[in-house]
Amino acid sequence: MPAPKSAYHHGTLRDTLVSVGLGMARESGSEAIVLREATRRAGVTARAAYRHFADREALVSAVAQAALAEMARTVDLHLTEDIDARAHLQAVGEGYIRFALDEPGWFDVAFFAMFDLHNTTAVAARGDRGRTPYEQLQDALDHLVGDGLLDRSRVPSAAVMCWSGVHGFATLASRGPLRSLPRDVAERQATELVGELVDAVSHHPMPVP
Amino acid sequence: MPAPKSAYHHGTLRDTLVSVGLGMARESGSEAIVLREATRRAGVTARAAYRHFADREALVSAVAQAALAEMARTVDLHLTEDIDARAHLQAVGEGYIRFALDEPGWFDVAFFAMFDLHNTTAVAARGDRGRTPYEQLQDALDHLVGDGLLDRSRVPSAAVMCWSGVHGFATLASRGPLRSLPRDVAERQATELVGELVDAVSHHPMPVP
DNA sequence: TGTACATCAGTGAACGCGCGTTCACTGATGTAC
DNA sequence: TGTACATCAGTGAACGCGCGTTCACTGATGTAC
Repeated sequence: MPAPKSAYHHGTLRDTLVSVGLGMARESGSEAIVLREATRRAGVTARAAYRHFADREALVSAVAQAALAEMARTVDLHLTEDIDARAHLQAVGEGYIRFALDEPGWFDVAFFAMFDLHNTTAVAARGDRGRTPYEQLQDALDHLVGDGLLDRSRVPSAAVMCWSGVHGFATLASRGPLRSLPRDVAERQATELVGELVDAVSHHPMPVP
Repeated sequence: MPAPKSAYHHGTLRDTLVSVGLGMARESGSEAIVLREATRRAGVTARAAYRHFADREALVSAVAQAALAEMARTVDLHLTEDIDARAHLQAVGEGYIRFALDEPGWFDVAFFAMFDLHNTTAVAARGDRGRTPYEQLQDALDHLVGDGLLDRSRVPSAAVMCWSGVHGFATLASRGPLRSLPRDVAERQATELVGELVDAVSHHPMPVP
């Protein structure tokens, strides 16, 4: 971000508060986002935050969108152009989990931005390719449909199944009861779990009548 | 609980605080457990709580164990003696989810008690048959092993997979982004998801070498 | 180019909040003899 | 059965905390003419 020219007319205060908020959330999740502390770190009065955010919740939600965008970038990292449909879905699932393991605090906040799935105005929650994580999952499922490995009518329930499996593992392993699994064990489990999900979802080219 | 004989020597204050805590958590989760308010509802001074709990966290954790015991009871409800191994696992998974849908607040607190999986002293977290939900899952997997549908060596990863899928769906659907799924849709999804998990786990009688 | 003025983006001090937690204390109970 | 006394389970008042949020205000900026 560009250096603020002066104390007054900071110019980028909104963005500064969001990235300071990301820093606070990174260590210990959404609860660590403290409005007063954020303004302190931005070198600004507490009152100034209210020029840009209605209240603390609005700040948290902006940080959540930024964290979700980080997640989308992590997922993008492992997507290549010429990937087959099953590997595509596998990569999305593993990316989701990898992000949760690498950035437990961000994963925690990002969850707050997942509540409005269909809010198309949430530009801030998108990765560099303009997709939210949920849309990245949809894309992978569409890819399966395109390749005849999944019936269109089964997409919604496939989405729920994949998201559930991956989100559950991410939750348990990032800051939950499984948080002290060694990293390599966690990754092996993740690969296996996602593989089973891909199988479960793509082994039914035709819906059961 | 028996009526307190007098203000002094309440007699059952610890239990009263836990069940008052369950009441507070029921509506909106663990954050709703407020020590002062709990003592107020118990008709007792705030200070009195410290006779029974080291601090607020200790109270929350006692409530969490009680909520986990409620969960175990819900799961027990759908277990019968002469059930086959796959139906057994299916019932445990569905019970877990049903509890989360029926009691989102309790499901939220109960999560705090899941952190010490191997704490055998946590008697308060057990259902009427003396099993915690995690042990109920283990029992179902052991049943599969006993019937030759799952290799013993795969039990740990099967446990992680089942728990992840079921916990993820429970999280998303109880208070998460999928919380407004109509109940019947949620239940159909749950049945399908658990079914896929049972398949994924029990289709491998022999481990891949 | 210079000035007037509306608008924008900050200031700085203060408040209420209800919480969790600590203090030294006292009333009720159970046991020993 | 009665009394002495240790122990247990409460009392009641107070504190500090740091937060989020509100007040009326002021310095900086950009635009019209």
